[in-house]
Amino acid sequence: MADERCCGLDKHEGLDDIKKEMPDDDTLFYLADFFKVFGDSTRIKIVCALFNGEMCVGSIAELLNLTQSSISHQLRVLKANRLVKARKEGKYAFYSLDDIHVMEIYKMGLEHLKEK
Amino acid sequence: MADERCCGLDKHEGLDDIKKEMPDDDTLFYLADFFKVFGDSTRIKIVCALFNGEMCVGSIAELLNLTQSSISHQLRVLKANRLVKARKEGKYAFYSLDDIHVMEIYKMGLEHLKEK
DNA sequence: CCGACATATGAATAAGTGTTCATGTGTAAC
DNA sequence: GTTACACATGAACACTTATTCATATGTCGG
Repeated sequence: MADERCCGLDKHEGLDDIKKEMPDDDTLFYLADFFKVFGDSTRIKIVCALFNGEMCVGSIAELLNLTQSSISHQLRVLKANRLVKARKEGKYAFYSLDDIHVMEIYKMGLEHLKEK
Repeated sequence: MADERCCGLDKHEGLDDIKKEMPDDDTLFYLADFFKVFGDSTRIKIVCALFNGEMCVGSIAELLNLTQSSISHQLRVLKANRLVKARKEGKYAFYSLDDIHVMEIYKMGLEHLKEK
């Protein structure tokens, strides 16, 4: 497990200082959970599709060529993490993006991919 | 599977148009893979720790109170996705962040969490 | 050369996750 | 009421993944 001191030469003496500047464990845990939502191609596709505005479940399924059940399950995850919001209209459920950051994060991810 | 038409009323007639504007499947697949890297608390912690500058493996392990093996495995993933880069100095390996987007994406994730 | 140290890596195990299938809930049309 | 439709949901299964343990590689000091 963690050594008492590494790299000799006091090179990393200030570990405690660094630790103090870091967010607490819970925050980083939730942050990882938040990014995990982006880490699935089906969910990313849904997010991408909703860039054009709200859409109902069936349309998303048709657009992405996936089953309604699969889309519904993933929309649940997206909603739980407040990436999308739902609006009910009769028997339809229209979903749309719920956060500005979502688009920004998405775009930055794409930029990262392009740079190479 | 996907119905021929949903939501009646031509409400989502332009599915093909939406599809044309979306990145191709491969891109979205890689994008999801990229975000998946952020979706682990150990890796997020490593990224967070490296905000203060380069660090060797042992120090990271000590800082995060995790095993050297675990850190090394995750650094491999981070490096493969070009989130960090490595610099060898004798028997030490110093890692540092490799992309500006990484910090931006990280910060936006935190902002999203705060807004609630 | 040899032992101590820093790091990398392969195999194995346990935990987490996405899709499918079947079914439940609720709404609209007849 | 009954049928058809849109969506939600639970269970099961296959698949992925993170950690641990053991070990390999490589460097430095003596």
